[in-house]
Order: sequence, then structure tokens, then C-alpha cells
Amino acid sequence: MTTTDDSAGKGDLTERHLLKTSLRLFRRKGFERTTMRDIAKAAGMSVGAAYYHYRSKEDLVLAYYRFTQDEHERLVREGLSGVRDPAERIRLALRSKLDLIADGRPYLGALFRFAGDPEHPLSVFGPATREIRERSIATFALALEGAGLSGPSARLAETGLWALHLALILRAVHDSSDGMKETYALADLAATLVGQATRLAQTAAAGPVIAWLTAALASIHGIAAAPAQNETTPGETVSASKTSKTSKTSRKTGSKTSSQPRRKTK
Amino acid sequence: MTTTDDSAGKGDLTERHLLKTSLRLFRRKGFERTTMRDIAKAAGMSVGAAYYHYRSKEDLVLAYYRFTQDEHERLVREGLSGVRDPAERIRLALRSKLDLIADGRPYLGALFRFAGDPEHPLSVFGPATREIRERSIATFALALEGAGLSGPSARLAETGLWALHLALILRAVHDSSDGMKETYALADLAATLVGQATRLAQTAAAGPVIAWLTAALASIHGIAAAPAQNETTPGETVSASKTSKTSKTSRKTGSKTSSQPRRKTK
DNA sequence: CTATGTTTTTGAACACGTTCAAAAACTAGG
DNA sequence: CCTAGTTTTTGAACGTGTTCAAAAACATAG
Repeated sequence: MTTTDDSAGKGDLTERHLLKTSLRLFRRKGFERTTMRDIAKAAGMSVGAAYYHYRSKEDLVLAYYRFTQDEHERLVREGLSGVRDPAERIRLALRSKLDLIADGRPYLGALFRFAGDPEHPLSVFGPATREIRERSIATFALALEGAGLSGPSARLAETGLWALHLALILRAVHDSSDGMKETYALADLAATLVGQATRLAQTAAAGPVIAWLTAALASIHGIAAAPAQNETTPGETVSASKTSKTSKTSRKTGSKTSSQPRRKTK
Repeated sequence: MTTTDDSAGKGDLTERHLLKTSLRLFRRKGFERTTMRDIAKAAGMSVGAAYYHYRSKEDLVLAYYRFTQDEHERLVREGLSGVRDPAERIRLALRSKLDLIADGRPYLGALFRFAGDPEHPLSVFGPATREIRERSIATFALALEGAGLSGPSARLAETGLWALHLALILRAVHDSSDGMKETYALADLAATLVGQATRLAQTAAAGPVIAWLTAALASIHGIAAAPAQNETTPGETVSASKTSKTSKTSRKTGSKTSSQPRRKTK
């Protein structure tokens, strides 16, 4: 009751507590086997309260992923200072991400749960995850700096690297080798090849290959950065409950920038 | 598609009816918004009966995917007869698959729902979907015939092509362009590149690139064809219900080959 | 302190996927 | 027909994610 203020708001503290608690349970029992009731009880609150702070169970995983993204940006910024070789820079960006998500593998798979549903707000490719995706892409762009890529192809390379890192996370989740060494090895190889590719892209030696890559990455970009598309899908009556008269309003972040909606971590 | 009789048991008829009904609803309302109660009612039976024939809601989508796989094999076998150019053969294999799944896009995304969960029986990469995955890979192997690939690298190329086709399906699900033309274009480009790659693989001109591809595809293979790993994960008490005294036995196909378990489409 | 408005918490209720014991339908032998 | 065994169907119940109206806690002003 005494020290309620300080820098972080009151609600942020609860959110942090809730997040830490849930991740602990996820790590121990896995994502599926942990119920929201478990989480609420372990955090010393009711289910409703948990849902006041996080929109859904997967949202907790997303919050974790957002946190690792912040850390990733920091690590990459620090680590890249003296490194000039593109392949080595990419390698560093990929490996540091793997370092960060290593602990979360028991539940990170939930990130991909709605990847196949264009309408779902929590799809990795969806509009609601746009901000974090953009920041992640920007981080990989840092690694690509100094590789001498031109405007549009630079953007495409960043997006491609981001897609690659997603695939690596999926690989990591499935990796049962000791210390994820298979995934790390794959990351190293990928870094080497992408590094060589950036060199090739400058000399423009292999014309058709570059054309293909450009088109392919444009396509990935087409998935990942799809037009904003208003989120309240037409005909989404879903389940009008019995006595619901509340306006329902926007609920999810409507605009491109964050702009926290009341509470509820995006 | 009028004649439904043919040689089929009684239960198979019900299964077909159930599948057709569910797909019709999925197509109309989407996968999420269609409930099992909807499906059962529309098919004129109870929910329990539906679950007697299909293990889960996603299993219906898997059954649809299995059906398209059969069709795909047929189409590829027919279409490839006169075609010799590797790129053209690959193109045909990819495009025919896209033709087949075009209708199912409103619900095919459900295929990827458990891609990130190594333990889930319905993961695209999991052991329970192994048979259909192997058949799909074998179909793409047909397209690669005549490309002159050696033993292990041939196997890797097949698996890689299968992974590529998965990515294309994911792309198709998100493709809002008219007639999926963006996905088709991507398939064409991919076919071209893979065709060139097979040529390169023979001349062995680009050493490191081939080494990388080999390793990368070995990794995909590591995900997709992971060691059988007994399916009853240790500590999977899950939720012992209240009055469950049934032995629970195997329930899912234990061995590598299909061997239909009682009923329940794998 | 009281009044008023906002933020947070509560717990019951809901919808939906899934399970299960019992019933019904079917099959085959007598 | 009856009996016994198998396959299929039923509908109630369960567990779990999620919602919601009401209450509590908190904040601010008069």
C-alpha cells in the first residue's frame, strides 16, 4: 500500500506477474496442459482478472515473444558493433535470437497456431501482430546494414531474413538434439548462404536467381504485410450471448501504431 | 460426383456423408465458425456419432487433405506422361496441387494449427500424419524422376519439394488475389528455380550451395520424418476425468503402417 | 467525509470440443 | 422367434477458453 507508484504503473506490475507466472507453468507443463484457471490460481487472482490484462491464452505467448524481441534488438545492437562481414552479422542475429527463445520452446509453438488463419487476430502474419513483426524485421535490417543492398531489394532481404528466422524457431521447437545444436548448425549454414547471396546480389551475376528471390520474397511480404483489412469481419455475429447489449466497439487496436486499447496487451 | 455407391461398407458411407457435410459448412462459414454441433445436425446425427467416425474437428480437414492427396497422385501420374523437362514436371506437380486445394482454402489453414506442437497427433510434421506425408513426398518424387539425382540427394530433393508445397498451401490460404494468381506465379517461379537447381546439382558446379541445400533439407527431413517416438508421452495424465476406468489402450495407430484403429480415421 | 467517475477484480455463466456409459441397430446361429 | 455379439448412435456431462454484469478498489473533487 505504501509504494504503489514508481516508474511502472500498477497494472503493469500485475501484467508482469501474470506473464511470469504463466510462463513458469507453460515451461513446466507445456502450453496445452496449462489451463487459464491454473494460471489465475497460481497468480493469486481470478480468471476474469487475467482476461482483463491479456486477451487470450496465446496472447501470453505473444507477450513473451514481444519481450524477446526487445531483448533481441538490444543484443543485436550491442553485438554488431565491431563486426563487418555480412555473413557473420547475420549469424549473430540469428544465433542471438535462438539463445533468447531457448527457454520458451515448450510453448513457443503456440505462436504458429493461427498462422493458417488470415482472419485470426493472433496470426503471425496478421495485422494485429504487425507492430512486433515490423520491429523484428527492422532488427534483422540492422544485421544487413553494410551489405550494400539497394532500396527495394534491401527491404525484401530483411523480410526474407525474418521469414527465415520464423522457420528457425519452428525448427527449434521440434529440435530434440542436445542444446538445440542442430538448429544452431542450420542457422550458421543459413547465415553463410545469405551472406554469399548478398555478395552475389551486388555483382548481379546470377540474373534469374535474383529475380526469383525477389519475387518469392515479395510473396512472403504479401503474406506478412497484407493490407490492413478492418478486423471486425462482416457477419461475425458469432454468439450474441443472452443479455449482451454492450457496444463491443473496437476492442482490438484499429490503427497501425500500437495505442494500447484501454488495457489488454494487444 | 453423383455416384456415391461403388464398393464401400456401411460406415464408409456415413463417413463420406459426414465429410461432405462438414466441408460444405466449412466452406460456407469457415472452420472456426462451424461447430461440431452444426455439422452433426446438418448431417442428421448426433455429435457422438460424428466423433465415432472422426477423432476431432481437425481430423475432418485432414481427411479432406488425404483425399486431395489421392487425387494429386492420379493427376501427376497422368499429366507427367509426355513431359521430360524437370522444371515443367515440377511445375505441373505444384500447379495441380493448387488446383485441387483451391476450394478448401477457407479451412485448409487448420492443417497448420498444430505445426508448432511436436506432441500433438495432428501436427503436419508429427508421426500420426506420417503415412499421408510419405505418400505426398512420393508423389513429388515422381515429378523429380528423370532429373538424374543421386540416392540421398534425391530423397532430400523430394522432401524439400514437399516442404515447398506446404509453404505454397500456406501462401494460397492467405492469397486474396483473383484466382490465386499470385500463388500460381510463385509456384511457376519455384518450379523454374528448382529445375535449374537439379541441373546444377548434376554438374556439381556450385559446391557450397549444394552442401548448404543438403544440410538444410536434411534439417527439414529431421522435422518431418522424426524418429517414431512412442506417442503416449510420459506424464500425459492430462485430465483423468472423474469416472474413467477404461484402459485407454493405444487409441492411435501405434506402428508405422496405417492399420485402421477400429474405426476413427487416423 | 461524501459523491462521482475510473480501473480492476470477481465468479458465475456460456459456447464449444470432446468423452462416455448406455441404448439402439445390426448380424449371425440356433 | 430368441440369444449373443458387434457396430453404431445417442445425449448428457465434462473441461476449458472466454465473456459479462456486478462488485470492489482506487482516484479525484467538492
